[in-house]
Amino acid sequence: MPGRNGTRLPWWHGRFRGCGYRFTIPRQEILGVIAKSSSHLSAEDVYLAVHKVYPNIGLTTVYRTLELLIQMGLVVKFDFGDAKARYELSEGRHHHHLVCTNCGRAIDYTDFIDEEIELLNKTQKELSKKYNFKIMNHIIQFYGLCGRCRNRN
Amino acid sequence: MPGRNGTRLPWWHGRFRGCGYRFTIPRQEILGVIAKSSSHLSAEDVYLAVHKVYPNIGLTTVYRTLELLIQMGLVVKFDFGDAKARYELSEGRHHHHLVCTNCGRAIDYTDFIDEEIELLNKTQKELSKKYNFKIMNHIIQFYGLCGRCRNRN
DNA sequence: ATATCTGCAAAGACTTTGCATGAGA
DNA sequence: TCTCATGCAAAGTCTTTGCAGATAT
Repeated sequence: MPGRNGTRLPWWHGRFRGCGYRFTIPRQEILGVIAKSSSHLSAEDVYLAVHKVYPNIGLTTVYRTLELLIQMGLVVKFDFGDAKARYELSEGRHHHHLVCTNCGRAIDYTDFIDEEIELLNKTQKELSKKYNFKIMNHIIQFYGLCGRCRNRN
Repeated sequence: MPGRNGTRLPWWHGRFRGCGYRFTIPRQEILGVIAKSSSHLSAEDVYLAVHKVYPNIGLTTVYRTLELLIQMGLVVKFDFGDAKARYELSEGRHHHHLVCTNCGRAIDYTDFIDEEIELLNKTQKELSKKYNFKIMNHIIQFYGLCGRCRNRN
């Protein structure tokens, strides 16, 4: 995460234009909010955050923009099992999530990621062959109680 | 999956009674449908299947019963990323899923499960310590195109 | 100038809740 | 008998769609 948004603005702009899209204020703000946040935001989280700086924003635009960003490969969508999708910038290193089933927060982790990737590659290769399945993606998620929620019980 | 439902009926009955619940016809049929099915059923799938043999069934009862079965540990709930939950009998060996992003079908796989479990245990141990996180559960899922959908494109 | 974007309102998909009726032990 | 379970209808939550007006280039 080098520098502030300012640094990435021209890059983003170029990326949009390159795909034939306009780089509008709402889109800029939505991307900015996701980039700035360290946590995994729901569509409503994004909406509320953008709303502070650009009150005209509509929830519809947030959903549409998020979908666009996913298609452009700038954002990844996650499901933490609580019925609402979470969004995260797709730059940064490969990682997985530790999800608290009590408060819904998620922690990124990268421990053992190399071993994990090795195993995944092996599995992937085998499964592709065995089931004639073209694997595009994977998720690994641990569910449990985070430290905070653990103490409250 | 040994034998037919008949074999498990008394066992299920006892399990319900032991938890202080009644083993009603709807509950019996819902459990039977899930046990009989080799695939991963949505609430509506269960509803439709039960409806054939017990037309009075209501979708509400299906949802409530599924929730109950999960609490009793007889059923596990999955999310394949398509906004509707899937349910599966929790007996049987540990496995993960290969999910087709086109048709939504899922394949169970158990390949490399031992290596996987070893890695998961290690990761789990480390993460519990590092983040003071009490891990209860995990999921691993591969997403891609199944053989059938692959040929159609 | 004009095709794309936006926001509102309404609709859609899945799931949950309230409540009077019905059924198991 | 008497509590627990059921089904209907209505409400709730998250997300998508239709459309007229606004905007970037």
